[in-house]
Amino acid sequence: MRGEQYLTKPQHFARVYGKGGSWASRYLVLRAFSKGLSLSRFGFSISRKVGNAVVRNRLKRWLREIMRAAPLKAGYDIVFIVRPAAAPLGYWDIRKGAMELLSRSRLLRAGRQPEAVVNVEADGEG
RNA sequence: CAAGUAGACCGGGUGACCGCUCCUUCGCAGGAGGGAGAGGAAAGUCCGAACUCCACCGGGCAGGAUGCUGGGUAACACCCAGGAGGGGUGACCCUACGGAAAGUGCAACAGAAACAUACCGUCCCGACUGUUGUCGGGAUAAGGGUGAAAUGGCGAGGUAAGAGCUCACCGCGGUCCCGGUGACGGGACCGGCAGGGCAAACCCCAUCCGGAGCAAGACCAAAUAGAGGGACAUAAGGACGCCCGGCCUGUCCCCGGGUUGGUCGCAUGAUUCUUCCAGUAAUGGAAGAACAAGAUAGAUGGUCACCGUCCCGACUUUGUCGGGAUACAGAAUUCGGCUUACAGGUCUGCUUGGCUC
RNA sequence: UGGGGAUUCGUCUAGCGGUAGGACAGCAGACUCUGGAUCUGCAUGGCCAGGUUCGAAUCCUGGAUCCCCAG
Repeated sequence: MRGEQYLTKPQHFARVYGKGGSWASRYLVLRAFSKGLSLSRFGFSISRKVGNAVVRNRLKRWLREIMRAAPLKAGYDIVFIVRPAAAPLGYWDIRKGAMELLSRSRLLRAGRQPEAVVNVEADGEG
């Protein structure tokens, strides 16, 4: 994931929050907005209430890894907001929650079912 | 063996695949190969510095910091060694540890009194009374009681009763001598107790301190609109505040407009390791070797396999199998410290107690 | 990066070395046929750890949490 794939400016986040859709679970909130370009951009919003610097940085790395591996449709600005309840979870719980939100928002590419997402072992061995 | 005490250290390991950041080699380019990639606290931001800017220099006030002595250091509120006081059977530990015979203040309640004071008492004399006291005058600080604290302690002499009133020992103060760089220690003589606590109350004394901070600051590129308004030439400003002297300068405030890109600063440094020398030590010196993260919303992540440590359960023990756990915590200009957090573990010195030889 | 402030009962607050007070809320009683209102009484507290002092919410040191300001 390269630098141009990050959402950096506050205006970018404001546009996603203002115009995009919203899907939420107990641990994560997904905001997404189609801007019609070929490149997708990602942002991760993790409050200081979630935990200390180690916890927040780890969650951000996990989400970045999940986004790298996920079969996403192109051309979206996607923002993940982490809720404080997600702090004690492990990588696979976060991945399961994130993929569930992505499938609910229909951001995954056609031909892949949510069951395929849960079946992560096949992905790792390939 | 158990308990304790002081110090030093580790902070899971190996391999494979997919990713991230930087450096480097090759290539016109897409890209390919190679190398490096979090800590003992990176943390809190509590001190001290380096570095950079604020044209500049000096003096005073205010303010702040430190506070036994000697040493180390670029510097420090840090470190080492020592002294004194306190705690512990001991190894050892703790200490904001200058000044209360400069001044101002504070001490609730209790108590007679918390600065000069006699409540209960003790003793002497006189009067009245009549054998027990009352009243008046005086002496006294030994005893009681209050309190956190009561005007040196204890013993003997002494006395009407007492009292450093006198004496011995201890404490305190002073002078001299000796040892030590010094804090201080030891000894002799003298004084004869002269009120005590609090300075993390104000304060006094000694020493030190200009301010801001890498978003410091320098450069490149791009973009835009300064004939804007106000204050002041006996002025204003000169980077916390006030005053003074020199020196410098068209200076300050308000309103409006542009940029939110890149490069440097920025990784060779009070650096790290080894050996030797000086020093009780902190530390310093010399020689040799090494180069060891550098992001910019912020790189160190994911998966798999095997092993290590600890805990739990099952099986008949050595052991095997299954499950779980593996801390605190993430570099952001850089160093020296301090403080705080930390699963589990290793090593060394010493002390006390028990057992055995 | 630099600076400032706060923490006292369940909640909001006062007290600047000497028994921690008030309001609302809570509980009990009185009043009432019952409830409300009113009256009386009760219980409940110093963010944490050390230190100075005879004595600390107050003074000092270290830490924790929260809030605010400037660039």
